[in-house]
Amino acid sequence: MGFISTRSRYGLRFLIDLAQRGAEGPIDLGSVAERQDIPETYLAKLVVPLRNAGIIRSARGAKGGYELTRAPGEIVLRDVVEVLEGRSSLLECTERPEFCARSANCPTLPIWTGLEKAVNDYLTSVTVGDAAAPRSPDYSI
Amino acid sequence: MGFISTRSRYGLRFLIDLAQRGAEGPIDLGSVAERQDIPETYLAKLVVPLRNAGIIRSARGAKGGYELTRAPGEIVLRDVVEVLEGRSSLLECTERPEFCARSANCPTLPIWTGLEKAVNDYLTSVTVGDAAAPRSPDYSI
DNA sequence: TTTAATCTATCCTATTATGGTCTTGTTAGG
DNA sequence: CCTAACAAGACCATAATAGGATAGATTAAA
Repeated sequence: MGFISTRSRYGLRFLIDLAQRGAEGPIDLGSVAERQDIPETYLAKLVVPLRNAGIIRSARGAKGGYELTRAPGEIVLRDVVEVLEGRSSLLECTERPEFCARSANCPTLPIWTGLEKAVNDYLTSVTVGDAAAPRSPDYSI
Repeated sequence: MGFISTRSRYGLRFLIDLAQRGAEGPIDLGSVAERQDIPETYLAKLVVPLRNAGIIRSARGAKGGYELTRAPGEIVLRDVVEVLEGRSSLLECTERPEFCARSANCPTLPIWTGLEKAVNDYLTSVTVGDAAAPRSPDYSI
């Protein structure tokens, strides 16, 4: 569906699962996939960029698995989305002016930039810890 | 790129073009396409849903073309995006709970709903008139 | 030191979205 | 009636998304 795809949706659920089992040591991918109802082979691929970005750490071998590298409250949603979607933006033109020849004098650019800012401000204001809380507060600001 | 695709970007530029030439009567598609550097055949398709939604009106035949049905300041960006993208949402799950079996008890749902709201609030706050203004104010709220 | 659990990497495939072309109408002025 | 314009549809190429399958590397633990 674009920008927020299953990558981000599955990825966040994965991180929440880890957050809720933080004390148990590494959590194996299969059990998360089962609990969260996500194809394990697909989840296995989402996990790679998250590890490369330092959001999770992996332990190989028997009794291995994944765990968060930081407290859930310190993992900002924006970083998660950026890592999983491979971009931080809804539009190419707001990120890379060269993308559009008209950018220097485009009346729509400030509009789209404002939209980006609204999205970014929101995503920066929410953490995995917020989502993992048993009783989620109301995020509809 | 998802959600805000060229459909919305071209569409907004099209509407701004009409807004800036409002007094001249119907504006033909070809001239807009040329000024805005948009493939005419492609623009021709964007124009259909805009007309069906009552945002613009068309006049057929010689001297025909398109014009806005309302004052630019009364055309809210959210409506334009919704019409052109065929959806009003970044995520399916926030719009249609049936989409996801977990929605009843999903810890991520309030988070994504909050994101939708942030986007919607912004898009509802901007009009075509704002974008068409010679000196665009700063929309980065 | 095996063995079994588990991550890692690569290749494959189906579906959908995106951006675009082309053709054949239909309508209204001049 | 001719021509400039819209109208509507079929058609197409490319890329992204979602997922599957398989083989291999690593390591804790029996």
